[in-house]
Amino acid sequence: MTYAKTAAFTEEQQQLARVAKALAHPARVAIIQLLASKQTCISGDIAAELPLSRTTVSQHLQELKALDLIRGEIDGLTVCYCLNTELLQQVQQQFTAFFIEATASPACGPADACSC
Amino acid sequence: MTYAKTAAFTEEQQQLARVAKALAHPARVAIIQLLASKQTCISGDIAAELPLSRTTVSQHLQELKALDLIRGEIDGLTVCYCLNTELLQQVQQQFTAFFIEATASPACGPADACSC
DNA sequence: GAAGTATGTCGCAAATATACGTCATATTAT
DNA sequence: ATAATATGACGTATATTTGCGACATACTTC
Repeated sequence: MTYAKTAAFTEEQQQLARVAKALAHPARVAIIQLLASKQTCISGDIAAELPLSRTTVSQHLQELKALDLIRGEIDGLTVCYCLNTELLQQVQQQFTAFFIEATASPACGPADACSC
Repeated sequence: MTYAKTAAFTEEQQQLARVAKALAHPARVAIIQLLASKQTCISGDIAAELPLSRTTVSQHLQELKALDLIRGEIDGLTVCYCLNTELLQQVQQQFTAFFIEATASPACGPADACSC
């Protein structure tokens, strides 16, 4: 029963953690940046620009697709991946809200003590 | 040599991924929110509010501390953890920049096809 | 239909993450 | 000093992630 206590947290916290996990690998960050720069991308091209095998890239793509952060349209022989900008905007707001909440706290100074 | 291809990516991408990984667990999200709500927190109190054992919470705290997202000051017998709001603000900007880049792309529509 | 091309799926090995009990350490109180 | 309390460190079992090769599938072309 190890490693499955996620259910005990807020759906909000879980959602944030889920998306964070999707961004928790440089390859996936790179993939999103790549899709953002070019409008049209096919899976093969993506693998060509990353220092990973095609199989591994495909796996990362599936992970992003599982969260619906990216979409893949089959276009004949190739697949056209693109960003789900709508969802990304929602996610952005979630992160923004979280960071605002976190940085609003008038906690510690630069490197010295707390006020406790 | 599995699982260490991170070096092949941009330092920027790695940094974003590192922070994302720190947020990739609901417990750590919860911890940050908890520290944001209360200015003063000690590790024991934190564990008391989470559905995890004290040991596990301590581990999560160490992970956040390793990234310097939180600070811990020893105050006699207890430890006072608090957020590193300065760093959090920097991180917030990194995420914001990333999301702006990602959402700026005029890619797909709601659920239909790409324009490729 | 056969051959070639583009992708996804499956299974495997190694590395990490998660969760927790137990012990070690440090501080306070008696 | 001794006992009690609060934490971190260590070890361990399990689950998950990562990376990749080999195979399967689907479409195009000839």
